Amino acid sequence: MANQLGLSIDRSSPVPLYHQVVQGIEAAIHNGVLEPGSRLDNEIDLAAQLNLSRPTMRKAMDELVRSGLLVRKRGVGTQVVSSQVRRPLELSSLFDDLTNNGKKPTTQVLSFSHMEADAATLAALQLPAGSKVYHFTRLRKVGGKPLALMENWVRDDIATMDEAMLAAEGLYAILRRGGVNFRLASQRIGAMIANDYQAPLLEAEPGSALVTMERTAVDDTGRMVETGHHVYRADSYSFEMTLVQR
Amino acid sequence: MANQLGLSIDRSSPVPLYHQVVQGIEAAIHNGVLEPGSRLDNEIDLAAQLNLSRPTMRKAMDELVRSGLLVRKRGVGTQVVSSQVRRPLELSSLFDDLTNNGKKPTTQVLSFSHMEADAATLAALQLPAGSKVYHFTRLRKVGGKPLALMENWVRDDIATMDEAMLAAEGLYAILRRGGVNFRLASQRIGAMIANDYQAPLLEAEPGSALVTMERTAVDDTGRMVETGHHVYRADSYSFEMTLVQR
DNA sequence: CTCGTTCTAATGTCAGGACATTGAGCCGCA
DNA sequence: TGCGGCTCAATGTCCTGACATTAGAACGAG
Repeated sequence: MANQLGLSIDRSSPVPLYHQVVQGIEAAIHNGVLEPGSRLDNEIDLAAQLNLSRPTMRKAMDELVRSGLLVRKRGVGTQVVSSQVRRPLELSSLFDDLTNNGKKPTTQVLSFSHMEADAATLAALQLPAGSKVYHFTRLRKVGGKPLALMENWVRDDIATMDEAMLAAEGLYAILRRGGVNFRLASQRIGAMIANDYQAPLLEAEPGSALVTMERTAVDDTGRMVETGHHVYRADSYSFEMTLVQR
Repeated sequence: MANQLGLSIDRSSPVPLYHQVVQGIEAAIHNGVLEPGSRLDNEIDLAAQLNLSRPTMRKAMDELVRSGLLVRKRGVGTQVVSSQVRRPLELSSLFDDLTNNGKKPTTQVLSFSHMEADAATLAALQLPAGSKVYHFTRLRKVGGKPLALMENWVRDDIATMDEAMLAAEGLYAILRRGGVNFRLASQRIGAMIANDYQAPLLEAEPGSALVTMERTAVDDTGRMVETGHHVYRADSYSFEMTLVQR
């Protein structure tokens, strides 16, 4: 591996070559092998160094440019962008985010029912009249401190669930195990004042600030899978994201 | 143009072929020629119909998949996703968003100075000690109603600006005219309670909810260009976005 | 009639080449 | 000395071809 990046490619791996390159360059950037602002060798040379074709190398670099780690300039070259880049907001659940950060969230199921959907839910999930959905509210705590109050509606023809499952793991984990491949979600983030119902549950003063989030998630077959209204304590939670110009 | 999409491509146009295809399919989806959930012809046929090679066709479809308009399933085919998809949160300014929606925002510059940056600003913009920045606060109204209170710090070695310019147009428009090509921005969205300074300016009650946003924007050379703290009236503004699973 | 196997069609990956376009620096000419 | 044109190197676009992998349908045997 006599190359600039100090990485080698395993052609027997089931991981696609271009993806190995993506991971390799990401690692090189985070390890400091590639410093922010430094120029990479040109595509042709890099491909030759790794015994890859230029399209493969280019596809890898495309992904990195899209994710904002690299910047290409025609006629000039490719540079590492000034780092400090966090990962873009991903399609995941709060539960996953917390466990990935080493936290140990607990979930308390406040209500749970399997019922016929009302008109608003039918519209949000684009379901035919008379469809049944799961409807539940959960309170999530971290370190014993309340963080989020979540109300969700989930179509019932994908996975079965009950209170015990929701108390033990995240909603998205349950759905994924039921075979759902999430593709996209539209969400809206805003703010509100804690009302008399929310405040005691979140152990906050009535009148304190809450972050609100409404989300509807779509799977790879185009089905609307779940929709929910969440509120978070503003002093404990905020949404961080990285926007990339296309 | 004997093809499924009812589009034809212009090989003499300076617009890349794959991009013409992207625009064509987007138009077909929005016009209803391609209905949500319908299957597209396979890549090979589509390419043949348009007299394109498969990689070119594929590159176009890649973009549409990334933006969430199409869904590919290996061994099966490609489908139009269930629409209802808004555009993902883009890297733009509030001013642009409002004017694009037909609104006529007005800006009132509350303070403006060109001064040496404090420690926090130096860190946020990664500037050397002693650098000077523009610092200003603006109040933005729509239809005479206050919407946002914005405080920004901008490095001064890119574009020159003054109060009059800021009152007349958006910050990003000024910077773009100065040659800045924005690449990415990291931002954090949260909530807070209006304090005694903010409430009268926004014509809101002290104690009402505000949406907060902190953003730092980076240009294509990796420079941190601007950073800002914004607050919005929660009853008038929220952040809408579409997340795409990678 | 049911279940497992095979087959097929579609996307996923990869190679190698050709030419266009752009930016920047070099060089010569006025 | 200044300025314009030229050259070169890099990315941008597009092509042809090949094989791998997968999901689903068709088919066969029990």
